[in-house]
Amino acid sequence: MTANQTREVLIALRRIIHAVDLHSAALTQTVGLSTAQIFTLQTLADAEHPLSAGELAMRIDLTQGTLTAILDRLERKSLVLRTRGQDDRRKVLITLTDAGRQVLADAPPLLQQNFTRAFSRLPNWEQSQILSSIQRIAEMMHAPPPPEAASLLDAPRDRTDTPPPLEAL
Amino acid sequence: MTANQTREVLIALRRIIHAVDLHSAALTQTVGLSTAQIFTLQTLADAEHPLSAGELAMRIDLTQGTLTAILDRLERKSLVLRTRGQDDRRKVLITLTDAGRQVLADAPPLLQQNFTRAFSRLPNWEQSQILSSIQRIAEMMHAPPPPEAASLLDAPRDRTDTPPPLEAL
DNA sequence: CAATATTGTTTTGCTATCAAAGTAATATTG
DNA sequence: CAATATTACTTTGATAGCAAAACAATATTG
Repeated sequence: MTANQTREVLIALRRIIHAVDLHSAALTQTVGLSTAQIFTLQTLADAEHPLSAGELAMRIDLTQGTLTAILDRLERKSLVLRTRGQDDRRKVLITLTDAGRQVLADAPPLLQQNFTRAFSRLPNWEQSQILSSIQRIAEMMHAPPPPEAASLLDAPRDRTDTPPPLEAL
Repeated sequence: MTANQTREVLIALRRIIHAVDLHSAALTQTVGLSTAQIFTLQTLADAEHPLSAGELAMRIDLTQGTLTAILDRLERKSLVLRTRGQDDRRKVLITLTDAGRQVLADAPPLLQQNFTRAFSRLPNWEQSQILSSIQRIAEMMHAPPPPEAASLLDAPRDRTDTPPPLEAL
């Protein structure tokens, strides 16, 4: 039964990823900027200090190679500026241009309005539960490689516990 | 606070998507097949009857154009066969080759073992809760365009309800 | 039955992603 | 201080994904 659940998780994830992609494509059509590009601008705007390319990549969870391409496009549109670091000239500091700030101010939400609306209507406890669930998934995926061994002794049993006391929520 | 939660959802989703991408890249390295390709093979294997390209695309939640490229690669590796439909020659029927079936039998799981292991160790109620949360997200994203109007009257209030009775779980 | 519409797939042009290799600048060490 | 290692970024070559246009075959209709 557990294997089945995992498969269902995968399917749900694929549907979500698909939806996010669709929205990104739609944004590209209407705004001329993709989700990744807007997210990049937003992260720059929120930063307390100018970010280097590598720092930025880490914050938005992308490899540097991927970010380079995104910056290329943002720079081509003059929304972002690349400057070599003064102290360390290997670094490339990224700053928002005024145009970038402007575009960002007008940018639509990064998740479909469908979702944003529906989600915002949920009672708070439910929002929290959903958020905590996907954060859980994210953690489990990024989890450190298993502490080796110990794999046979505590093999996954098909536990059928009862829910925890309410305090756990 | 709600807007904030939405942003956190987005961030968690991006981390998950990133992890899935990384795993797909790893699969490509080790097995020579990406997640999308394996998932395609699996869907073919599970089907009760030969699928047309369009039918397949729908089942794996992709556009036809995207699927065409995936099929190109699978066909190049002789894992899959394209045949024109006999009754309706517009259709392209996809069938697994023996090699395809073989490869599929040896294929590793489509989500990182980290995740699969961690998830399978969770108590059942927790697995269900997580699954239901992401299915919820998927639904909200695919939800039909809003029934128009009514947008000001039932604007999203920042409700602070208490959790529901346990029966709701 | 010929013109038009619909349906099914592929093609094209773009963005996003990754890994790995390449380049340039800084840091370390013998 | 010169050789080597490390760090920061870009380039390259794949795959995946979309929309829109092209193409090909079937269905409909006047």
